[in-house]
Amino acid sequence: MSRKLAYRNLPQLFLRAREELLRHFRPIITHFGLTEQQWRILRAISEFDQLEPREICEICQILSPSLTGVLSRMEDMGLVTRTRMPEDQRRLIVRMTPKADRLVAELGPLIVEQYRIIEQAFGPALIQELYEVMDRVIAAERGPIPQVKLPPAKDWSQADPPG
Amino acid sequence: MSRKLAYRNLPQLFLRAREELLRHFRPIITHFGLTEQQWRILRAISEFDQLEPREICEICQILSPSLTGVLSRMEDMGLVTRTRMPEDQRRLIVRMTPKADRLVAELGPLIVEQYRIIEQAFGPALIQELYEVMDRVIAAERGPIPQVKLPPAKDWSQADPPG
DNA sequence: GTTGACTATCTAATATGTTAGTGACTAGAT
DNA sequence: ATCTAGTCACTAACATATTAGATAGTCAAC
Repeated sequence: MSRKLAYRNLPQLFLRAREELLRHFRPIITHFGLTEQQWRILRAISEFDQLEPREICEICQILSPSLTGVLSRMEDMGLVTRTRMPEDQRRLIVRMTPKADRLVAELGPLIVEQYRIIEQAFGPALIQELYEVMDRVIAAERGPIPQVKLPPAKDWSQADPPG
Repeated sequence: MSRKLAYRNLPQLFLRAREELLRHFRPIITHFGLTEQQWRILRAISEFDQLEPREICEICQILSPSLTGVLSRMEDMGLVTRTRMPEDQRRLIVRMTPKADRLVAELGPLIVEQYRIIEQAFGPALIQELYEVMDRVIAAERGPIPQVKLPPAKDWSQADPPG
């Protein structure tokens, strides 16, 4: 018999809310042959003009190993260039190509317009309120959050031996 | 030259907020050898006692093709069983094994406790406010949201031919 | 000038996300 | 009985997520 857990699920709530919004943007992005992540990256670069991979990771919430592949594919598509920095050979500069500039010039306004439509549907007041709460959630300075003490490790991932 | 897009990014905000929270739960989940999705599924089943795959998809925000693999692995781990329904041979019933019950009995309370800690750190008032806004975002009944008109398709995914 | 701690990126292996399509099955209309 | 539309789970192919570790470069201390 499994007992119910008496708690709500905020991360899940965020996941659903995000999906509910993205649902209306995805058709635009895929129409141009981009993935969500590729658009996130183009948008970030177009805002900051040029970025290093670790900055893109931070801004776009993409882990470094994922980003490597995404950027590589975008380079193949002729959307970005990767240039190694002369003064620090470890680092890269990622820039958009003119072609990507044209893409953003076409795609961006559609996103803005769709955003406006959604805002009307949800009600501008709710959206405004949402921004305020979310900003406080993200930006609030708070001390390190303690972690619950974990019991000694036990391996649950192995199937019970038969018999 | 790329121009900045004058708009904020709500989906991104949700993504960050979710990550900010999940960061504190992930260690607990992985300590027991589970992935996030596996825990989401166990939690859902333990709440509803038994579920069909399409219900799990809905509740856990997992697409059907992903779920197939996840459930298959969980079956190998001895955490769930899949039984075909006699009256409708297309459908399945997914149940937790006793082993999974024991796992949830150990893991669940830790999640609850960690949640309490986080709530204290963020401030219960903020969390409360957040729930209210999020509920309104997700649950609000609103008509179909119109979709912006897309320009004729053009393939941006191919690299410019050299020369 | 070597060593050692650190950093940025990448590779490898596995799990999941996404889209399109398949095959078994059900139920309703003919 | 047959036909058809629709449903459910699955497969295939590719993109991304996640973890661990490898590689190469920087920099300060010695």
